[in-house]
Amino acid sequence: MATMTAAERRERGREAYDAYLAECPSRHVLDRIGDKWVSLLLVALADGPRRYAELGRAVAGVSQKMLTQTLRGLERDGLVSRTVTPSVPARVDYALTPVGRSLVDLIGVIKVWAEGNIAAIEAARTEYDAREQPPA
Amino acid sequence: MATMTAAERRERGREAYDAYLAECPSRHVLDRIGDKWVSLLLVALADGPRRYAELGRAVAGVSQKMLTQTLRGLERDGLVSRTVTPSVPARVDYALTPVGRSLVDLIGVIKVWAEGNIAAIEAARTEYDAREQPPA
DNA sequence: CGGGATCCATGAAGATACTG
DNA sequence: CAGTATCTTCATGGATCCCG
Repeated sequence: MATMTAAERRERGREAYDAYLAECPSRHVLDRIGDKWVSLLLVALADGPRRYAELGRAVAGVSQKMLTQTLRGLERDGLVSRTVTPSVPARVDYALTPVGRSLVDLIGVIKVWAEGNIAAIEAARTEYDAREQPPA
Repeated sequence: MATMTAAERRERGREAYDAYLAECPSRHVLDRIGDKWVSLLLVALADGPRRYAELGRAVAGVSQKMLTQTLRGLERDGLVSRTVTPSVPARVDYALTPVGRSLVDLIGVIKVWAEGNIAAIEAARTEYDAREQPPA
């Protein structure tokens, strides 16, 4: 059993950790905005309500599946609202909710930080790569 | 060829998109902080320098591979510094760089937003789930 | 102690086809 | 128009073994 101790300990740690993470608000938010399409969709909605197909074109490159899936997730979290107008060709509009709009603001803050520090980051990256792999 | 148009258009869009994303500073930052271990490691380092094994224990649940990999990425981006002390049992200390510290601050901002809005989000989520799946 | 290298399972993203 | 359902592919994380 002694040889299992290390693995066991890690698993114990992971369990406790998962539980901890599950109730960590930051985690949820981080997971959301870390999603490739969430931020893009959110800023696409920043200008105003958009229809399903409009979002598909605005984000260009997203598959129907991911578009729907992401939208559903955002709707579930109360970040966007979904309004169905049962006309002949059904019409569905998506819009930011107040909370969603405030999240867009937060993304704006992140964007500002990113633009202010990207130069330093890329410089560090270039230097790092140059140091580790001098010749061919 | 007419039947390929849709797929082609999407692929064209995706190519242009990837190029666009590649030079979008926000994307890099979002990808970084979206990483499960990055934020955890960063806050673990907020209190001061830590050794490799200390970080492993502090974050509890991370595998050696991810710990090393994440640390390397952060080092490459100039967010953490790596100091090797070639004593008998080698000693390696990791610490936040100024840029890294400022990123921790940004994470702090995100945390504040998260804690301020998690209630609304969870409420929306509960309501959504209740609406879509009333009985069993 | 602090990793590097390798193999493998899993889950997410994408393409495709079909429906109300 | 606005999805849903299914299949396949592929990247990511994790476990393990080994080395300086």
